[in-house]
Amino acid sequence: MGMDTAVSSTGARARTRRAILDAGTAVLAQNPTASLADVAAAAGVGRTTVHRYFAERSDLVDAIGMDVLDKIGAATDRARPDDGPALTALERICQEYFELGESLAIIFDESMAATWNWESWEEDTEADRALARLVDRGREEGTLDGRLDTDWIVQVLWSLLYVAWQRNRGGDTKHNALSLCLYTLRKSVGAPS
Amino acid sequence: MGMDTAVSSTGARARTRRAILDAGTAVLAQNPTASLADVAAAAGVGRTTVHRYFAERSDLVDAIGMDVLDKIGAATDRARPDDGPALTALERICQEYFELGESLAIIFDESMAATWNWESWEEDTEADRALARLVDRGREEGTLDGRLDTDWIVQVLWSLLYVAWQRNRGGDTKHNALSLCLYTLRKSVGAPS
DNA sequence: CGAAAATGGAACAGCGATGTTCTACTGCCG
DNA sequence: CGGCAGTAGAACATCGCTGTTCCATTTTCG
Repeated sequence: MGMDTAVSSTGARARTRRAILDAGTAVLAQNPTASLADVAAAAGVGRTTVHRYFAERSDLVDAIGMDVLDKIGAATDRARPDDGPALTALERICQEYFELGESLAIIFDESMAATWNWESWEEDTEADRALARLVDRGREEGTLDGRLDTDWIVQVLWSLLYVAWQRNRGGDTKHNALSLCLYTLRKSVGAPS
Repeated sequence: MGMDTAVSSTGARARTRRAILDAGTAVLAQNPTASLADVAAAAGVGRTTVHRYFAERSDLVDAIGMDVLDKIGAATDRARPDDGPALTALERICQEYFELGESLAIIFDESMAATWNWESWEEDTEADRALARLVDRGREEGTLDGRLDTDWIVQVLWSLLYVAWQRNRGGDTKHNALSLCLYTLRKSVGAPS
């Protein structure tokens, strides 16, 4: 009835859409000002096909944003933020987020957020709330540093992830980068000893 | 003799140049793809005047880059990186860098570095070397965490500065943001207790 | 004051990205 | 086999930014 905007009939549409979305994420993560022709080339489709799926550039950017938010949501769920000691749960979240790879750059990049028309962008996701809840819990438990407020801890987590991912790009091992990230996270936001 | 590219005759040229450079830093820090018209408006000069000082966009971007590097160099000197315990010196550096404000975003932003033609950009500045020297010293002294390599510590410093500056923008007190930054820096890169 | 320096603004051409339309090709499924 | 969904690619108009030129005006300074 025209309501099937999410799932398409043949499945070919869905596959192409995913290819464009993934290519778009990869390309725009490296260069937020890349042209749609670049995205099309990376996705292995024609430039007009991109426009067939996303009328305007902003539509593509918004869709990528939503897609990344979905991935973050799924990653957050996998990390079981409400299980066990808060610091341990935070480490699990860190590991899961680290696996998101290129998507991290999308979230972190400001020049992307600048061109974001999207309505429900400023408002918190369920994942945001879960993370905030987790940090709050940790501060009350005493496993996280009470001298640091919740926002700060969340920001530090993201920035450490970003730095670790850059290091990964720079040729270092994934395992190595993640280890440094987790170790530093524990030290910086964990309760002082 | 045409060699006076640095200092100009009247001093009016120097003032205008500074205005454009400062405005350019502020504007491009917030939006790396801002037009030269935006920069001109922010500087309070005509668009053609900008082109009179910087023939191409890349010339302006390069000049801003050099300017920021100069500021970082001066800030590093003020922090006396070779005096006293390494951790204390690193805190002084953190304070000085924090004062650089908008310029931090310029350094941190990748989409800026992408459009950077500039020759001597990859190679280390004297400030970079001084900072690396300081961190090395700290790791040998035992005041910095030997389990973290020098590069990582430097990266963490920059990312904490970036997060703190964002927080400052977000309405928080400078003092508050800097305190959090320094406290977190000590905890994260200081020697484990 | 008066000349030189510096500026603002209009006007223009060029360029690359965007978004649209149309045509022809491919592969899939009934 | 024949129709149909999906696609590529060419062609086109448009738009905003860039870089340049020219001229009138203002500022600076001797």
